[in-house]
Amino acid sequence: MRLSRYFLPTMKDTPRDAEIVSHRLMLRAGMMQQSSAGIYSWLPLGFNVLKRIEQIVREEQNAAGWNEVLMPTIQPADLWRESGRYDDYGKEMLRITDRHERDMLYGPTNEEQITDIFRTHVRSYKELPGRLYHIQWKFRDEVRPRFGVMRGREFLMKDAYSFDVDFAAAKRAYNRQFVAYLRTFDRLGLKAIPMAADSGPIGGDLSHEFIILAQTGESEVFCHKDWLTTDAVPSNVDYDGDLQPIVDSCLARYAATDEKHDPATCPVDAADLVNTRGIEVGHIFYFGTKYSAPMGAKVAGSDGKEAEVHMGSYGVGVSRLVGGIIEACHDENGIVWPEEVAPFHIGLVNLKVGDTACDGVTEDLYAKLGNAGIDVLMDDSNDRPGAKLATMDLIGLPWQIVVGPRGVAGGVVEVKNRKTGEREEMTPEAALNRFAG
RNA sequence: CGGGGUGUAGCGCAGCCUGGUAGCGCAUCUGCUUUGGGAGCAGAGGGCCGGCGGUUCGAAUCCGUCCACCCCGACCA
Repeated sequence: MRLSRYFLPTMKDTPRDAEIVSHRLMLRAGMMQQSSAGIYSWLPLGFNVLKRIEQIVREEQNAAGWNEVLMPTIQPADLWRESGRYDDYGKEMLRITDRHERDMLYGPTNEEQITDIFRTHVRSYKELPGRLYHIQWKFRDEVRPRFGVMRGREFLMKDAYSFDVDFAAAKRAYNRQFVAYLRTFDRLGLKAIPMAADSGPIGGDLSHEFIILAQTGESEVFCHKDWLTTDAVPSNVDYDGDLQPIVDSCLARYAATDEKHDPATCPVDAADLVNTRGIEVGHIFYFGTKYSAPMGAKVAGSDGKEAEVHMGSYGVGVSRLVGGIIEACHDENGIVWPEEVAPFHIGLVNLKVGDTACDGVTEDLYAKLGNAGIDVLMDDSNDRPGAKLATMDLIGLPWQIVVGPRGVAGGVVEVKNRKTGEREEMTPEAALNRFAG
């Protein structure tokens, strides 16, 4: 992509209303624009990142054995009356009346909708387990939206659901998602720690929040220091095998949010305990027959008797992750994207557009990197060198290739790693081989 | 929902107390010079000062009211 043809409205000044770093950087980097409180338009750079995150989440859900569907944003109130939540949900639910005076709502979540789909089509235990997910915009009319996309009213969420014949089978579904989440967040370049969460009226221990560590996070967390150095993520997972040992080994290491943490009963020595901050990016839980019972989602068992299915739901805040990743990955100059979610892999900077030698080297590299299938953003604008380099640092592409008259005269370009700041001079051919070799 | 704060050019801000026809920086446009970490000079364009009402000869400024947005707290399957 040529910068001259890319809509990238960056800002030098920080918009006054943006308080936390991810919000500031998203606005300054031209990723999004606020529409109203907690509601944003996604501009090309931000939308690019959002789609990449979504795709990684999707790939890992598919790998774990879930089928993707797409449910509507607008739902009929009657479904929610069945589950009893229409009256319980309160003002957080945006209620709408259509032209025929029918009560509708903008979905804050989809348990009712998915249960309706399941009960319509599934009759026998032989058709279980049921595993469906979608990635769709949600709306929750938060009392106080804040922190940009971190706590928006409209947000993109992956919500997966499982339907099983009994608790043991439901727990296997839960474990699949648990492991899928470890892998998903790892691919996103994040250290996500599962922490026991309030499981509500159902009870039991099958509810975990996945929290990424970031100094600017919303909640205070405590964990064993081993979490900082250990890579808990399994590779080559056999999702059909027994996942319990993976889950158990993960949970053997202490981690808790401040609500759950009690210094009096904490099993970790103070010297081994890390107190830091985190952002909730995923939440999984088992809730049994909470929806299948009132909504009549039953299947016939092997004994011929009908039984209500055991359900679980598993959420990932996709749009929140954009902000969460920035909170975890930035420095004083701007964003530092992890490679897997970076909107472009390389920023190719022509420091002196119009200079025949610089133009030649830059265009040649751009064409060859593009042919190699690498996403490159080429700065072919007439800005000053300082402005170009500052913009590249701001938008945080993992690599920069800087082509300037000084280097080109000596037959070299500069390759810079955004994260480490290391710069290396090499011939254009060597640079090409570095990335496309 | 309680408490606090802010609305003036695309962005960041001053002006308001003490009323007199709107200003600065950046950005934008034109020209020239410049080109390795957010350039310089010269010129130009862009605002019914959040809305409505009131006081006044006259309101960005004073009064009332509404709206929007931000921050703290409570809340957040």
